[in-house]
Amino acid sequence: MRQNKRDELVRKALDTFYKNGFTATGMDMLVKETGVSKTSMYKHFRTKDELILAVLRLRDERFRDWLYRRMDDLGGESARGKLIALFDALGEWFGETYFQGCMFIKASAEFQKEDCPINMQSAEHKRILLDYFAGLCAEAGAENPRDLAYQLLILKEGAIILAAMKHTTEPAIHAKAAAQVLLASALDKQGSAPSATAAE
Amino acid sequence: MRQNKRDELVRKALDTFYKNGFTATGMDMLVKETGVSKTSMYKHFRTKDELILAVLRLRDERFRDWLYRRMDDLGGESARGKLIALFDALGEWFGETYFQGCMFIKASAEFQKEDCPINMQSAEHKRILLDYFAGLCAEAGAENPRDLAYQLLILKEGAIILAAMKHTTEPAIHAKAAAQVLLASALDKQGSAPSATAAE
DNA sequence: TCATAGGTGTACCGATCTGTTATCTTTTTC
DNA sequence: GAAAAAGATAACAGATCGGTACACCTATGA
Repeated sequence: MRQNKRDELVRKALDTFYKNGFTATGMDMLVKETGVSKTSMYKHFRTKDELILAVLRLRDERFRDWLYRRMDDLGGESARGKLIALFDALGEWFGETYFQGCMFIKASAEFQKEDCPINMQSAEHKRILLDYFAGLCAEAGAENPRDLAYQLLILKEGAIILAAMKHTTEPAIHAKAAAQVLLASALDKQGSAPSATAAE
Repeated sequence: MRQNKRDELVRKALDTFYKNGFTATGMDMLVKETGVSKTSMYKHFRTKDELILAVLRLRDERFRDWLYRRMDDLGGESARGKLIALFDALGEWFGETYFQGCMFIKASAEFQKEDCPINMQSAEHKRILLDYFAGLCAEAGAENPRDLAYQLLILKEGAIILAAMKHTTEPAIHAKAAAQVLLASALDKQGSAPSATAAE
């Protein structure tokens, strides 16, 4: 039981920050919601910002673990299938009862200064995703894997924004349709019109 | 000088909220930054939330005025050209010295509850844009104008997110390239039917 | 000239903010 | 079983939160 209290704090703080926002959540509220005393909090983290950074690290770990697994499970063997499955996974996420948008977008919206560590860590999360997508795009045979990956990342972020704002899963479907067109255009090099009726 | 003080307050509050965030900006800070006394503020707006709603109304008006004009100016006569010009306009916006992301995304991130008026007004802004894009898509001859418009809206939102997070104009270029592919697929019908909706 | 409406300045309310401190209790470790 | 580490409790500091109360100023129009 050495580091457990610290981890428990971070886990529970994640939920509260997610639900309530970062600025709007005070340390006293965290005491109530997590059951961890303020003394302990400030023993593990010198400031609220440091706690937020730890929360974001946990969220990054959890989210990418989940996303990569869902892309593998839903996408079959091919890299292209996995990239399409990204949007099926998003649809699942959007449909969750307590879906609350992307924590990194929210963090970046509240701490937007370029040199702010919280914003930098949020940007880093997106950069890691971009690299991952780019790897799959290369595996799928794209000529410019990073450009294609960037387009897919844009679709993902845009879908998340609209899903969180309108509380609907619809954006996942539209983003998926767009992704199919982009992938067909980038990968099916044969002059003919891209067919998006490919089953998967 | 009848309503000027009220409008002046809203104009200046817009800048402060934009720079500082909504929750993190206190009424006392607004007194300092706007030069309007707190008494006057609470004479015009009963609560801080009402002031925020007024700020969002002004922002919606300003942003759409600007965007529609830039799409017209940069896009030429055709509806398709205007839709492409959307992303050139975004590039200009991203390149502004004090670009700070989309105010509605930030508002929605801080006030995310579905029934919160601030979130509802942010969603409404996006809905109006969607309608506008759909009109242009129909004019351009799309078979399913709303689906195509939704895809373009997703590209726009995703590009804004990444531009604000990474402080670069690059997303505008990638989003534009993607939009060109989507428009070509939907409008240049030669052979197979364009993909619009992915049924599941 | 005078009432009125919009504006300012300032002090104040109770609550909450981040962060600290001192004291007491529990748990771990040797 | 005792030292040491970790945690709980609670009060506190100084600032700020959203919002109110009250006295005063100033321009307008009848």
